[in-house]
Formats: sequence, C-alpha cells, structure tokens
Amino acid sequence: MDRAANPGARPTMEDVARRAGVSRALVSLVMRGSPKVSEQRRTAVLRAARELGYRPHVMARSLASRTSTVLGVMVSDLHNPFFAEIVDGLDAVARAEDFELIINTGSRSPARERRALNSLLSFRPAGVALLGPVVSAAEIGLAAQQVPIVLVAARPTRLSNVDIVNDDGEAGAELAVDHLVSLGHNKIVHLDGGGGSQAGTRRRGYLKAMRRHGLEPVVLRSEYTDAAGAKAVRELLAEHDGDLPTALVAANDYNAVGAISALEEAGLRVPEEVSVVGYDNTSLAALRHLSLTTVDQPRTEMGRLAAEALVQRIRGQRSEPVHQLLHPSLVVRSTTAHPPLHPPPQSPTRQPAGKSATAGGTS
Amino acid sequence: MDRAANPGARPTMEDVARRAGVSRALVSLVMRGSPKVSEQRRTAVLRAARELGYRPHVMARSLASRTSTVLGVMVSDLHNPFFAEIVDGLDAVARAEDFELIINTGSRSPARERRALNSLLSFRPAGVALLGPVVSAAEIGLAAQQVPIVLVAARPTRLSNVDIVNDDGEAGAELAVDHLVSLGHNKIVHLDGGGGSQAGTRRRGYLKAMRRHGLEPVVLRSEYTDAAGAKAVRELLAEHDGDLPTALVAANDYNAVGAISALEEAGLRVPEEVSVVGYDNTSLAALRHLSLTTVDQPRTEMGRLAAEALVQRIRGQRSEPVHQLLHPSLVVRSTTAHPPLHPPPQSPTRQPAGKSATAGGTS
DNA sequence: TGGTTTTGTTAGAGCGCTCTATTGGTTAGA
DNA sequence: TCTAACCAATAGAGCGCTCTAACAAAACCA
Repeated sequence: MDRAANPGARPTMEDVARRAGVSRALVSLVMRGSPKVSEQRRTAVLRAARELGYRPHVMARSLASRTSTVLGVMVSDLHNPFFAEIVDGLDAVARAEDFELIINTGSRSPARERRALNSLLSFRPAGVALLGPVVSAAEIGLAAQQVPIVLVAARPTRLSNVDIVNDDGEAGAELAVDHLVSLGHNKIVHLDGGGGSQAGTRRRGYLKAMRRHGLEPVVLRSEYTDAAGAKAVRELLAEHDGDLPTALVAANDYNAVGAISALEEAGLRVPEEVSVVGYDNTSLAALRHLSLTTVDQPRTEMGRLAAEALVQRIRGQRSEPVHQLLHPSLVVRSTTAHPPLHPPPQSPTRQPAGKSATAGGTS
Repeated sequence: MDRAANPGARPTMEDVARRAGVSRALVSLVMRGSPKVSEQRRTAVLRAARELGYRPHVMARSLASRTSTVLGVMVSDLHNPFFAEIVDGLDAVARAEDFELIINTGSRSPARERRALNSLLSFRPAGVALLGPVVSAAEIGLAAQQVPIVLVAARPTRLSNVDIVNDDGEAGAELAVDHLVSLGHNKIVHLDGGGGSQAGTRRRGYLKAMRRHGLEPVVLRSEYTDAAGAKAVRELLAEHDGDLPTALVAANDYNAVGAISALEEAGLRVPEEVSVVGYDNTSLAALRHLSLTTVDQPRTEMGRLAAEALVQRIRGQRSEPVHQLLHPSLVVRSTTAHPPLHPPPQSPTRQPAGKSATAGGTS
C-alpha cells in the first residue's frame, strides 16, 4: 500500500526518497555509504529502504557510474570440481573487495565458450576470469582489449595483455616422475591430456624428468576423462603385450581412475603391479576408496591470486601483465609403490615377493 | 580513428548510427531484428556495427525495455557435479529461448546463499532457479514476490508462489529398498542426509518401503559427504557389533563411497558381505572403479523442466505454481548382491510388485 | 559584523538503450 | 485529384541510477 506510484513492481530509489522525505540523490549517497550524510537522514533513508524492501539496481548503477563491480567467471567445465575450488578463491577475494561474481560455463566446447564469454562481456564486467579456457587465443585477445582478463589453468599463450595464473605443470609432472623413480620404477608411461589446457606443459615436464633420469619416455595420447584413461590403458595392454610399464603418470585424476579400472579389469593390481599417479588432487583422489597418489595444485590460492590480479588491474594499480606460476606438491596416497621385481634399497611398504611369477610372464 | 567522439571506449549505438548515417532508433530496430527496416539501411547499419566492433549493452537494453533476458541460477554447491547436469538442462532451454544464464553459488551456507541470491536479484533477472537451496523458506518467499522462482532439488516447502521441480525421493528410496529386498536382504540400514535437501523425503521412502516389506527400519543420522558416510559406518560397526546389517541405503553417492571405504577398512567386502546403494548417480558412481548401484535422477531433464517453468511464468502463460515430481530409476551396478548366508530363491534383478520406475543402467 | 569555509542536500544532466508517438513519403482507392 | 492507408525512419521521453555543480544553512575566523 505504501509502494506509492509503483505498486507490485520493485521499489526504486525514487520510492525510497519519497518515503523518507528526501531527494533521490541523498538516497544514492546513503546507499553508497557516503560519509557526508547526517546521521538523522541516513537512518531515515535506511528505514524507508528496509520497509520497502529496496535493493539498488546494479545494472542502472553501473550504467550511470560507468563502472562495474561485476567480475565475470567463465568456467570451462562445471562438471569438474577442480574449478569449483578456484571459484572458492575468486569468491573469497570478490567478497572482501566488494565485487559480485557472475559465473558462466562453456561446457568444454569452444563455440559454447565463446557464447558464454560474450554473454559475460555483455554485462560490461570490471574484469573477467577464464578458468581452463578452450576458446582461441585470438578471441581472448580481442576481449582483453575491452576488459582486464585473467587466465587460470590455461594453456600457455603469447597474449601480452592478459594476466595468467597457472600451476607449474612442468614441475608437477616432474614431481610425479621423480616420485616413481625414487620408488624404483624405470618403465614409466605418460597418458597425456591431448589438447586440454595444461596437457602440453605436463607432457613437457614428464619428458624433461625422464630425460634427466636417463629413462626412455613413452607418451600415449589420451584425454582428461575416465573413459579416455581406460581406453589408453587397454590399447597399451594390447600393444605392448610383453613389455608393460610398471608405472603410469596420468593426465589428471579422472584419467587416472579410468586407467586404474582398466588395469584391474585386466587383472593387474594397483599398486602392486602397476603404480598410478594422478594430477589435480580432486575430491575424487581424496576419497579413501580410491586414495590416489596425485599432484596437488593450490587451487583456492590460484583463484585468490587471479581475483587479486583483476582487482589490481581494475584499480589501475598495475598495467603490465603478470604471469604467476604456482608450485604444485605431491600427495602420496595408495596407488604408488615399489615396482615388482625391483625390491627397493630399504624395507618396502608392500612388496610381495611372490609377485615374480605374474611379472615374469604376463602374456 | 572512426570511433568518433568515443575513442578507446566501447562503441555505442550512437556511434553506429553516426557512421551508418541513420538515427539511433533505426540502429536499435536493426539490432532487434525488426522487419520494418529497408534492406539497404539494414546492411549499412550492420556493416557499420561490424566495422566498429559494436555489441549491444544488455544492461542498458534491459533497463530501457523494462524486461530482462537473464535467468539467475543459484547453485548451492558448485563442488557437487550433481548440479552441473541440472545446469546443463537449464542452459539448453535458455539457449533455445534466448535467455542468458548467470550462475552464482552459496557454498552450502545459508548466509552465503542469501548473499548469492541477493546478488542475483540485483541484476533484476527475469527468473531465478535455486538448485538445492538451503536458505530459509521465508527468504525464498520474499524473493518470489519480485521475480518468478523455481526450486530444483529442494526440500519440501509450503511456499505457494514458487514452482518446484524435484525427483520423487520417496519413490527413489523405495526403489533402493525394493531392490535389496528382492536380493534377499532384510537387515537394511539407512544412512540419512541429515538436514540436506531431499534427505527427509528419502528417509520417508525408506521407512515406507521397510514397513511395506514388514522389516524393521534403522536410520542412522549422517550427511551428504564421504566423511560422514564413513563415520556413520564406523559408529554402526562399533555399536551393532554382533548384529550387522547386510545392506545400506546411503544418503547419496558421496555418502555411499565413504560408507564403502569404512566397510572395507573394517574388513567387510562389498558387495559380498554388505551391499550398498547410493543416490544421485553422479559421475562418481559411474566410474567403473566404483561401479556403484545407485538411484538415478533425470537431472538434465529436471534442469530443462525448471527452465521451462520459468519461461512460462515470464511469458505470462501460467500463473499457478507447478510442482513437478520426476521419477527416478535404479541403476544396478556392482555394489549390490545377495546377502551372505541367504541365497536367494533364484537370480532376480527386478522386484515383484511392479513398481512404477524402471531398473535401468549397466551391468 | 561581514565574509569565508564547511557541511549537508538537491536539481538536473546523462549513462546506452527501448518505445511511443509522430513525421514525411509512397501507394492504393474512389 | 484528394484522402486513407501504409511504410520507413526518427525525435524525444524515460528506465534507475550516479555525479557534477550549485545551493542554502551552519560554523568558523577575523
């Protein structure tokens, strides 16, 4: 009844002003927390606003102020909980710095991702974070001309006007290989992530570490999925019939889980006969049922740094691009052990001696 | 150079109009695909727009038109891939009907969820979908006065002005119990979802089915997490030392996986000694490594129906609330089997009393 | 006391767009 | 030939807000 000339519809600043007996401009000042408002009027305005259920219209606000408090987030794959933790980090900073997050997803398809990005841009956000983008560098570059952009978990790029926050995939893969080598493995195969973001970097790290240890690298093309991991292993088993690897460095955790399934289907036990290392330390890996040895990226931290990079750019505190490379760490769980036939220097955890028969003739 | 009075900044409709030698209104018509524009001018405008890299400003548009093409989506937990599939369904409809999705998350905390909801509302969306909300009914009701709202995967509510799309959790839990009974189980314990959405409904279904079969129900308070499932089982094992159940109906897949881990830690084998049924058929359950028997909700379909409900309301095609209750189905995988010491009559898969829902899935 | 600051408040223009009239310019009908 | 009917195009108001400039009223200083 008191919604004045605006029954039913959402109350506007005008309505609040009328009810509080002040001007629209004063309401605006109160809403933005200006110090130059008398206490008396401030409380009157706040009360009127509360009574009407008024909430400022962000779009109108950003239109009028020519600024935005919106940070756009493009999540390349909502199904992958990996990104959820990055969002956690972004969200924490956004909350602290008074930005709003709007999320959008590209479903791992470049076309949809472009759509999602355009949709985000049409809100004229103050900045945009692309998590695991698969869209072309050219398009990212184009967008970067209009708004600060930070890439997270992205494949390497030559773009000069974007910030980047990645984990050091090369170091991570090296970590995995070093771990396996230290357990006594020397036939270590990498299932790579195909064209996925970070796949190339991890592959490079694997190759580098293998060379460093004087071992012969074998890379199998795969993908960031359960099914692809299983498929790659099945092919591996079919081809390299006699000469099986004793350890696998998988593209990521999903890939690793698929690989483990295929290994077990083939009667190979993990880790007794084959060790498997994942990548990402997703909640999947942590499930005690899987208990996957994996490489952990500081995801929340990555999100936090990404948001901070954006905020700095938005506030004009920095204009050169930054390229953060965070250090991953190895999380050793139960899918890695000493290889069969290669008893380690010291006392092992689980190294069944009777294993030799199996390893001798898997044929 | 030709950006006229607007160098550097994003071109506006005015810029396009100037360049094409027409009025701003005409550009507006072209942008909205009006048929009442001569072909000649249309191409001229489109060319000018292309040359300037013009993209309409959705905020300004929705401000001026007093309409919105934005659908807000509040996802209660981004880490749970369950919701990602609902978003897929929403997204499909949104794309088809020319709406934009903006997503936001509440991280399973009522306070954050309220924040997220308010943030969403401040964009004055045309409609809002709340996926697995934990915020209070009162607040939802308040929001529903301002914008059409659809609840998905929500706990039951008395709210009269919102649409609801749920799976029939009662039927789902019954499906699980019936399946276990048909395998010969009669000591079936339910690990419930505590205060989680749908937890009560599932518990009710479990109780109903147990009673129907003349069995004594046992409900253990738990939660929708891996850890909670494991904890509940550990407590169960500690207390009911002598008289263990032969089957568990878990609150959801995560809970089930935790339960399985705890069982295996205790030396109990699944499914040989204890059968476990999950709920949700998440990607987790499908991993061949877990191969969890579970209840599947048609999630994408739920998302689709939710979006359609919103669109109908937005278009004014309907004003009464709808309450959709979708039928779940059982996916039998490898975590359920006949109970020990109780060899079944024959080898059943289905259960006698022709229940409405089907038994689908693998294996 | 008069002038200068300071403080609190407001009018009014305008952000980029849509939308309702309204305007000329054709064409059709009689 | 005139009017009605249509068509393409446009002027101008206004969506809900911010922001600059201007303005009273109170406070300060000499």
